[in-house]
Order: sequence, then C-alpha cells, then structure tokens
Amino acid sequence: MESAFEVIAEPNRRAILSLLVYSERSVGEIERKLGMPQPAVSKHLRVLREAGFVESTVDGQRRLYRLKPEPFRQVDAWLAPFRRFWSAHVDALERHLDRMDQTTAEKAMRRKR
Amino acid sequence: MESAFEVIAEPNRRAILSLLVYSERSVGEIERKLGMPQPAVSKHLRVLREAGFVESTVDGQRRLYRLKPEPFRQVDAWLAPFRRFWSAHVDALERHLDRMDQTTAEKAMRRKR
DNA sequence: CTCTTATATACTCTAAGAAGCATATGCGTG
DNA sequence: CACGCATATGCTTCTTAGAGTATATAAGAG
Repeated sequence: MESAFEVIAEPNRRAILSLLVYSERSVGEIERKLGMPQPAVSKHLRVLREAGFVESTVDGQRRLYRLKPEPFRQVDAWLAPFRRFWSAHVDALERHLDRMDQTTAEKAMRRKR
Repeated sequence: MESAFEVIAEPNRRAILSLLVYSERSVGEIERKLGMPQPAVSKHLRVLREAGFVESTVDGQRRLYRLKPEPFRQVDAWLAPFRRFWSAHVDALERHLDRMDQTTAEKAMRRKR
C-alpha cells in the first residue's frame, strides 16, 4: 500500500476522507456515519495514517482524526498534465454546443421568416 | 476494475496514461518507451479502454491509442473538495517561506551594511 | 500462399488486500 | 479495583489482480 493512488482506490477509504473534509471525527463517529463495522474503520484509518492522508490526536478514550494535505497534492500533481487536455475537450464540447445553438437559432430564424 | 480510482492505482497504467498525454501511440511504441512486455501493455490498455481512459483506432496492423477525458474528470471532481483544504496549507507554507525569505533578506542586508 | 510483424487473448501461478470475527489494550467512572 | 466504552490488532478466509508464458488472430510484404 505504498502509493497514494492505491490508498484511494478503496471506496470506504474515499468515503472516510470525504467525511473528514468537514471536520475532524472520532472513530465512533465515522463508524456510525458510514455504517461500517468498527474494526474496518480502524484498519482503513491505519492505512490512511501510514500513507499520510490523516493524523490523529488522543482525546480521552477517543482518537480524533483529521486530514493532512500532502498525498492529495501528489495525486493532484499527477493529474495536472491531463487537466490541460481534458479542459480542451470541454472547450470543444462548448464550441460544439455553441454551433448547435446557432443551428437551432438559425432554424428558429427561418421559421420566423 | 469498475472505478477510475482502481484503474489508476496501477503504476504501469499511470505510466501509459502519462505517455499518451503528448500524443497518441501504437502498442509497440508504448512497449518500447516503457520497456514492458507486449502482452502486459495490451492487457493494461484493455483495462484503460474499458474504463474509458483511452480509445483506439485501427491503422493498418497497428492500433493507435489516445486519451479520453471523462474518467479524469471524475477523479478531479472527487479531489475538488479537498483542494480548498490543502491550498489553505499551501498558503500557510508560503507565508512561512515568505518569512524565511524575509529573514534571509535581513541577514543579507546586515551583511551589506 | 507463406512468412513476418503487430496486437490480443487464454491459462497458470502467486500474492495481496479486504471482510468478518474474536480478542487485546487503554482510559474513565463508580 | 472492577466494569464498561472506545479503539486497535490478530487471525482466517475469499477474491481478485498482475506477471509470465504460450498461442491465436489479423494485416502487410515478398
């Protein structure tokens, strides 16, 4: 489970991360919110912690988990070169839709005449 | 291998995708550039194709593969909510580095006097 | 039509990861 | 100090993915 990519390949882990975006959470809170068994939560949190996605602090008998930024940046960095590419496609799609609109508009014009 | 996240969890597949950013490639080109056995390349391309990351066209006895945008967008969409969070950290880092620079600058100033 | 090049597929083997359950550890309270 | 809640860890089992190797398909060249 070296890489950040393998870590976020698991749906339950992505769910945990998405939950932690709002605020830090105890294990029990995660367990209840996601409806998954406690050992599963702890195991996934361990993986997330070892990969640097989260850190925890002790609060009495609870542990509070919160996000850490680094691995997200790694993923984002890998994604960056593709962004240029896919936004070009958005542009192409928009141009296409614009042409569609134009065509529609022209048809409407013709109908109006 | 349903999800885009599982697909990009595999390092060889990420390498293939990164290679295709520049231009479309034949299987043989990928094989040589990445130094991996041909069946491996074909298998990974199959996974990528089925997940919508790439598409291929026939060119004589070659197949040319190129990127498709949708799955990248999915990944980016999942990442988006975290971006706000981690850029806050970037800001903090930048402020930190700014202070460092300032300190360095002050030292330089002192040296100059 | 045969030989060669390009690519895909089938099959076997191995390993790793996730689920499920049981149990350990550790702190808090009466 | 005994009990109960919160969390972590250990163990077993099941499944799946990837590597490696061999082979199939299909197109071009002579």
